[in-house]
Amino acid sequence: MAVAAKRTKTIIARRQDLIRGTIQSIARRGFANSTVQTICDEAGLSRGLIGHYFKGKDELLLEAFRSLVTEADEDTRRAIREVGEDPLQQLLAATVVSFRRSEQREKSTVWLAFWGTARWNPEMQRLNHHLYARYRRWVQGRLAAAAAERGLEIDTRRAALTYAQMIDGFALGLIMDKDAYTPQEASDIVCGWLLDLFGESPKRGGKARVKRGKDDD
Amino acid sequence: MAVAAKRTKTIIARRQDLIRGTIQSIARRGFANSTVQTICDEAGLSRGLIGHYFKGKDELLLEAFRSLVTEADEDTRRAIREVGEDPLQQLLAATVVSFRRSEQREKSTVWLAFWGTARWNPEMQRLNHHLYARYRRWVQGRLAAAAAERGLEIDTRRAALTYAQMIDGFALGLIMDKDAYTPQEASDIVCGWLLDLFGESPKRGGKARVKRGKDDD
Amino acid sequence: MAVAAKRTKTIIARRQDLIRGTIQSIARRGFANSTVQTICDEAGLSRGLIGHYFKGKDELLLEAFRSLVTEADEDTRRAIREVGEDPLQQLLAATVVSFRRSEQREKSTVWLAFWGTARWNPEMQRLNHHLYARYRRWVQGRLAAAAAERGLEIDTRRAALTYAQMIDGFALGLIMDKDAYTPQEASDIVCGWLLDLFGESPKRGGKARVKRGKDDD
Amino acid sequence: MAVAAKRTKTIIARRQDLIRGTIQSIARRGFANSTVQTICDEAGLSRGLIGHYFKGKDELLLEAFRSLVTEADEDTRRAIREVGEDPLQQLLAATVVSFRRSEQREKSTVWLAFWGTARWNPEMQRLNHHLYARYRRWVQGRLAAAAAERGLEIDTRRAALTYAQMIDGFALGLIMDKDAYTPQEASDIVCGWLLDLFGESPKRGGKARVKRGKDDD
DNA sequence: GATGAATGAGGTTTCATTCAT
DNA sequence: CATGAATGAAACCTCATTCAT
Repeated sequence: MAVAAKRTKTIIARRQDLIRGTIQSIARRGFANSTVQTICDEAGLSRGLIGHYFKGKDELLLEAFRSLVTEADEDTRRAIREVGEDPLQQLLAATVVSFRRSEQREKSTVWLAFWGTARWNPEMQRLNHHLYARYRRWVQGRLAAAAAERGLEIDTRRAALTYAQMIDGFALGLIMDKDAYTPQEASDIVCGWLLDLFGESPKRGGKARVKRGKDDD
Repeated sequence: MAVAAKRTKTIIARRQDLIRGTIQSIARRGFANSTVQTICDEAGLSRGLIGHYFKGKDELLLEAFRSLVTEADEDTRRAIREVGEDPLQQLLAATVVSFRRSEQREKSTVWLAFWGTARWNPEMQRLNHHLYARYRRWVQGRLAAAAAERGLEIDTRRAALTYAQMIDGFALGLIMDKDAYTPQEASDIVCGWLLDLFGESPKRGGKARVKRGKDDD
Repeated sequence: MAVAAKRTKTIIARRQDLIRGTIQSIARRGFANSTVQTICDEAGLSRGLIGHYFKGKDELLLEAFRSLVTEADEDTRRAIREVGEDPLQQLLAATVVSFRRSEQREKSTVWLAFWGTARWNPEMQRLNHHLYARYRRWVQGRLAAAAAERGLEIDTRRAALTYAQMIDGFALGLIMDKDAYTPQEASDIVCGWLLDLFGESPKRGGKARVKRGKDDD
Repeated sequence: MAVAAKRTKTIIARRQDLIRGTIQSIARRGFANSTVQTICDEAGLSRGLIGHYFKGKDELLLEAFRSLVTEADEDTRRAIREVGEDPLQQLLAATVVSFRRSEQREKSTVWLAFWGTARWNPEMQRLNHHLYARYRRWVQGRLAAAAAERGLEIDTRRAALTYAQMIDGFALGLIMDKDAYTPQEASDIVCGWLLDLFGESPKRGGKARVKRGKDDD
């Protein structure tokens, strides 16, 4: 391998090390207690090195957030590709992979830490808006396709919002309190909601049914 | 008594001023850029005064979070009391008041900022767990009561989780992107979900219906 | 004295302390080795205090330079006032006071240190230009007045430049090498030059005279 | 021999490159903002290379100063040689070449930057003292010779000091403010002073003359 | 009680130097 | 020999806290 190529590889690798270090440091100590020192410690590098690979701490933080976000995006895309073309299957797969991510509790926590700061960080906000817009568009599209296949009429905007915010709401709850419910439970509920939406649920999870033997006799 | 009362009141008032200042400062500058100076500026007090009313900045932050949390709690209780004893009406009122809170965008943002740090702050975490546990218990109880009234059988744990996380998910979405949907929309969706759960919804909002003229005729 | 006035006085005093500390630190260690720490040490204050009184180190350095420059200006004005209205006497007094300043070797050295950086510091440059322009104008005016009194015709621009640069040249020489000549010598030479210019010198210092007994007899 | 010679030459050439880079970097950014990086950039070399050719940054700075100083010395010697043996002609040539150097404004500025630090750098100071002592001795010798040729009696110490400090004073003025006067003007004044000293000036530049029509009638 | 001056710890960043490739 | 990655010291600055007035 050419020297230049090798060097480039090292640069990328070191940047990755620092990004990983950032996420790990935040995971362990929180956002406020993560200093350049703790980040470099986690990355196994010396303090001054950050300047070689990033313009400063702020850029590194942004890149760490970007890394988190794009990793999630890619995970989801991969999971979707694997289940083929059926829109409902794709939505179910996206749901499952979302909560599989919640099992990596540390990363999720860091995600929330970033979200807590994004409001005052234009770059982060832009990045987040961009990805969420695309995500919601995709969800809405899949819902529309699934409905069309079944000859159903759905308020897809409403359903897409509900879906996306349910996912986030359950993820948020898992971050804030790991003992309130499990990722599996959350996954089941959302998948149940999806199936129910299209009238395909065998067990109508979240829906009420009339108690047997009370009014029916 | 007069003097002592006045002093006591002043102390309480000053503490409130500082708490308000904290929230305002975080709302304007973010968590990371809120210093004792900016907080005292917002509160209209001098820098050194913080030591008279709180043990330190950390305690003040915790109290500010507590204030946010208990204010929300009290708002909700008041709203519930106002609609009387009907469990479904209470849940609907709680929903409405939740999203009315989202309209105060600044406070919500601060809330998220606190959540982003709560994971590494045992006190905050304890406070949050306590309130959420009570909240979910209450939701579950109301759902159970509403179901019982109607002779319906519901998985109340599942429904309570869904309800609580939907609320949070929609609130989170409003904080992260004020243009994706309105609080009103979110409120409608969740209220619709509640009504649908009990089979009372006239317009079946998020639910699919079979398209007219396709299978029918 | 009112509290506010007292405080203002303290502020001014502390700023002066820091300015003095800056000059002293540069005098002892040079420009490059003067840090905020050494400056505050010389001023007898703690490191962080600089932020209370100046926007940063750069501002403090500029103010120290300004202090040096205006002090020199005021010294000269005072000396001039004391000798009355005669233009030649004023120029002689200005000369004497200039070299009296050179006796404070430390300050002069610091002056040169600042000059060595002024080229890349727009503020310092502006300040310096302003004062020098005024200074040269004043010299030229006094020379013109002295010439007019005596009915002499002088190229005042040329004479003013010569005077001003001689002063600076001798001052510079004293800074660079304290053993080459004394301030007194320099003072005598420049005063001699002035007197000679107006034909008033009893002993014609720097001027050649024909050796006795060579051409005369 | 070929290889060794080539290497030696390369080393010398590289050292020269670095010295030139140092002067250029200081000229562009000032002393305080010249780092090993900026110097090597200007020299077209990589950062780490400095250690191969100099013991460290300090040595390089010293060598750059030495280069400036010896270059000036050699320029002057060459100019003197070219005008032959007449002492006054030599002094005039030295004067002219001094102000020709002032036309290279960047180098002069760097010179002053070094002077601003020399006080705290024993090596620089020694170097400077040595050269100035020799320079003043030479000036004094030429003045004495010129006076002897003409049968004039001169205080040569005084005249040599005046000459040397006038040169420096005018050079300093040109560095500090390029618009106050031109190198040509300065050169004329000093040459005029020299000629006048030996009673050879056709136009008695800086000297006063009695106005016509006042005492003459 | 109220103020803001004072302190000094600790954060980010820059930089001269070393060293493996 | 040349490169630039790596190191860690040290600089500047910010900030929570203390304390004299």
